[in-house]
Amino acid sequence: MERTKEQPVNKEFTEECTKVLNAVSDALYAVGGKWKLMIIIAMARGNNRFSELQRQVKGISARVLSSELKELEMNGFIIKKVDVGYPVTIEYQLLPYSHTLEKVVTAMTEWGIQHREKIKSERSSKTS
Amino acid sequence: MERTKEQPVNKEFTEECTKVLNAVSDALYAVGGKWKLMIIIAMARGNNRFSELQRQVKGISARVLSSELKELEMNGFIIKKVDVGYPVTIEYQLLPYSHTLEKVVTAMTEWGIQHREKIKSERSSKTS
DNA sequence: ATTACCAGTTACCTAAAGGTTATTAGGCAA
DNA sequence: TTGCCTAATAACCTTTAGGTAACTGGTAAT
Repeated sequence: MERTKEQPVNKEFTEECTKVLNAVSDALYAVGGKWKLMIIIAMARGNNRFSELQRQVKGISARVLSSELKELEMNGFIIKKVDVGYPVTIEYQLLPYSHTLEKVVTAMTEWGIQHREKIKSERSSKTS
Repeated sequence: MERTKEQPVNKEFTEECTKVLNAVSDALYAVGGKWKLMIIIAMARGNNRFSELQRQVKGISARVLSSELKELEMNGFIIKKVDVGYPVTIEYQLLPYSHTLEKVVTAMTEWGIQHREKIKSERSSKTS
């Protein structure tokens, strides 16, 4: 008897799929991980000092915050401004490139809120 | 001499910030990581079999694909359909809930494409 | 003098993610 | 009969992300 064939996915679909997959993969590479987006979100809302960020971004440690800020700087999302006045103050500022992430942040925020609602209503309707 | 004060970020801003941060954090928890979104993207384009997914989602191993599919099933993004005909075929299908991720996927795709362009043009204009 | 704030750095450690290879079991094709 | 396909699973190992805690060196407040 003949084997059922996988109906082959057509070529254009496969190519479009690969394109989307590569793009998302690139995005995850640049701003994936637990903290990068969160730091950018906090900075967009006026948290520009190291200690402010540590307070606002719950759960992040100094070590991780420090290394994430360095990466974000290297990748052109933020700059570090050292004001050599008295006393020395250090501020991180978003560069315009960070704002290109706005749609991503909005979409994830909306989805996250909606998702939490869903989880909550599932839990409350459970009979266990 | 007096210390320069951090200008305190106002309360509403801080609260809105926390809300966004929590939402994004929830979203990252559910569909963060290297593979979950990618699998959903590939499935949305007609890749419903294990081996199709392995081919389409470049770089994923059988072990990881298998465990990600299980998690996606547990979290209500997909279902596993076992067709006990001859031969047995196994298909994964997206559940409607997966489609709520559409905006997130679109936003990330657009950003990823744009980001790759940026990186490319930066590399080509480098004098090193 | 002691304590605390700021902006980190360093060393060490754990947990999670992910990779590699081998194996399973049913059936097919050469 | 040997080998391949599908859809995995198991054992094992490596890598990376992230956490913990201690410390620095300057300033400022009590």
